[in-house]
Amino acid sequence: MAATISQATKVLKDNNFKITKQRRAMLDFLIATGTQRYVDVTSIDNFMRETFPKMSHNTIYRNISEFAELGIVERQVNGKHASVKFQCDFNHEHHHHFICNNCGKVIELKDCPIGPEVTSQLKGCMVTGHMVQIYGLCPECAKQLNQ
Amino acid sequence: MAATISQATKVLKDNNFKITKQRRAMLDFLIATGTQRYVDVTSIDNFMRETFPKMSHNTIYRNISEFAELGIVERQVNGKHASVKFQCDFNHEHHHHFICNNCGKVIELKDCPIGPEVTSQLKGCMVTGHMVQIYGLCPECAKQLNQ
DNA sequence: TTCTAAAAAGTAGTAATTACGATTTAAGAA
DNA sequence: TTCTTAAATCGTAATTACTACTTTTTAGAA
Repeated sequence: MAATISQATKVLKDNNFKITKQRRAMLDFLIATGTQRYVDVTSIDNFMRETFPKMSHNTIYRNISEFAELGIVERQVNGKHASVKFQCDFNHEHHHHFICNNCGKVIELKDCPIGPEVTSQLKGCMVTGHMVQIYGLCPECAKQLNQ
Repeated sequence: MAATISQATKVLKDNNFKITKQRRAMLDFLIATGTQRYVDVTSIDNFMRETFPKMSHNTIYRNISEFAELGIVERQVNGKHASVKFQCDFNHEHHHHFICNNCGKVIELKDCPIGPEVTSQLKGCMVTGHMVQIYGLCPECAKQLNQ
């Protein structure tokens, strides 16, 4: 826990961003709630404005965007709700997620299923990236909802 | 072309939806522009209101939703823009897409890369679905941008 | 041609997000 | 520690995408 917040503030400092109390509170919130699941942006907005009633939306959304640019959080759009998740690793290792439809928990996939056997179908195309997500129920929710 | 519009209107009729001139115009637009690429919802809204200046947003968005429910169009959220694409096939066969980052062209993948060898990584999870998208440059754009 | 349920128009409202000038503050230098 | 200044935040308002609701129109059946 201490490691992750110092890791995140280091990224900010290294890129000449200032460590404000608002940013620190946002990181605390994201680490507490968003290391293992996606948190939607509006609930970050709500939380921050409870903590700092005078905080403007602008600041919150700007910080989220900056965190995303720096790789501190990962963005996602699910249906029509934008959400972010604190980065599990700051190395930006290529990986994909399983996402629980019930509780939002995220599990990383070990292997990436997109290899040459897939991209070779695309004759003449220049493949630059891909996205994979698997949905379902995590073990806890599966157990709970099936009994 | 004629086949696709009659196919779409048949779906509407079979489900007791009326063929209004607004819906027909929307289908025309979608077939003209959206059979091979995703078109964002706001540009459908803009187009429709140029064609029918009195048309209300409500009607446009409702029709898009109904078309999506009926499988006439396929929805997607890309970054922060909602978009739809006229269905290539009305059989709802499971498939994924390659999407060109330059022109937006869509190419269907023949094979789905998500099989048991992937989902078996997720011990205890109940897998209910997945999404796969591959990004890059289509053959035309790749050629054009590399010379 | 008439009838009626469904669709569209018209008007307004809401939620999420962004814009921008004024003010405050973090953090390095003196 | 105080000063300085660029960066960040505040405060207010605007914008964008989308939805609600009531009235009017219309497609399609009888």
